[in-house]
Amino acid sequence: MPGTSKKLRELLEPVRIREIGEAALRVVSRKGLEGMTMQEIADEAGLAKGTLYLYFDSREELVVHVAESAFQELHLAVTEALGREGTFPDRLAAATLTHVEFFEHRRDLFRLFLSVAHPGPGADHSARHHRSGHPLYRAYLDLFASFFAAGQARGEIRPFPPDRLALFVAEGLAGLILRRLGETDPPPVEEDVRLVVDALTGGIHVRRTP
Amino acid sequence: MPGTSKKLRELLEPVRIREIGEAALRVVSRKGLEGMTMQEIADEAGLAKGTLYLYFDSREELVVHVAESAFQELHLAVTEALGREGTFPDRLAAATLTHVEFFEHRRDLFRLFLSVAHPGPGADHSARHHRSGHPLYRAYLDLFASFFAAGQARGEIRPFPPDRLALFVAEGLAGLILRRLGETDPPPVEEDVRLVVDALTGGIHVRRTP
DNA sequence: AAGTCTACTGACCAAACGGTCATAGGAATG
DNA sequence: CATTCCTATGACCGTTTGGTCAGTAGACTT
Repeated sequence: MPGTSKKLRELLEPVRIREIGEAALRVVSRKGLEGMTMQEIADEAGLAKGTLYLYFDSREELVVHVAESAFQELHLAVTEALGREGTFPDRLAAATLTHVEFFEHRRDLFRLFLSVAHPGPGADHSARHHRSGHPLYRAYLDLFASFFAAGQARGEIRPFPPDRLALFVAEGLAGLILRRLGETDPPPVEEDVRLVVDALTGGIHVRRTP
Repeated sequence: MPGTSKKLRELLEPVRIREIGEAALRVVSRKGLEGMTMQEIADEAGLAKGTLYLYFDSREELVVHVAESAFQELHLAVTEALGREGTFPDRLAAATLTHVEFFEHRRDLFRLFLSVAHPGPGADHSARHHRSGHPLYRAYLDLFASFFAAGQARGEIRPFPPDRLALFVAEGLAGLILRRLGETDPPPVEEDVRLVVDALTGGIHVRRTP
């Protein structure tokens, strides 16, 4: 709608930004971050390609915007779960369940999550922060690492390096989620969550009765 | 060398194929699968781009060739490790160590491994076998799944679904390896291996003395 | 030496991409 | 109604890619 009143502009701009962001998210969910083209986002949003550049200076800026809002949402949800009352396995289960369910209900976000977690050959990506994952992903991992570290301080968790333990768990979880998204009829969420939590807390090995 | 004798041709062709494959591998290790261009492979192999199409019909065919030889190598190494004598944790540790060290010494293979394990929007990829990962990756996962299943049959491993357990472990490991490759001075391989094996066999939770 | 065979070459092509810009046209203003 | 203002447009551009093909040159055959 060209020519909207001047007062409406400050109302319209955030709306357009959200519309474009959501369209971009849908495209990412279908094609992945690499396959996401500006033209397809424009079509998805019902706008022309040039219009996108009225609200975002470049493709990269749009990607950052979308990634940030997505990670913020996930971060918040998992932080809440980790902060609940309960034993260590209880809270780990709550966080794991939250993580899996988050992507269960918002499947479109997961491919973005993966792309950010394991960035490709991105231009300045590699130079600035490619060393061990995107800052957004590192921040998310720190959530789990801090949880494990706190558990170790209270003597509830064996002394593995918390950051590496977090990485192992997060990546293992991501693998399970990716599998789930590919399955036409995946097992109940709780089943996969229980696998992770039980395997982690008690181990998978059957100890002979001593 | 144009105009080689006719008899040498059947000697030369496998050599060229290997040369091109190895050049492609080096390019993949630098730029990732998406960033791998035919021109750069040609330069790396000291050939013209057109020559590549004398030995491979398309880019896709070249990728499959490279991936297959790489997976075969990994498959063989891990199969050997899983088949050794020893207790369950011993053999799991051997396989894990083999897996990590394989990529430690041949870093160039890991990005290919990841690309195959988590394929992007590839054209007919998605249609034919995108459902839950590339067949090559599924075959590799089955290696671990069978190992876990055998352990369960002997009552050594708790009854988690073996395929999902394998997926969880493999992806967690992949995360650790990816991190290692990004680190300028990663911790000893054994340290990360011990984390995985100990966390899996005994669990990370400190059980109160009963 | 002339002719043939063929591995090899690199200029070339069409398609697809991110990004630009002159233009259009409805709302606000007078 | 005339003018101004501004969002939205889509044709267009430069670049990069996978893939092609007429032509080159060196070794074999006779």
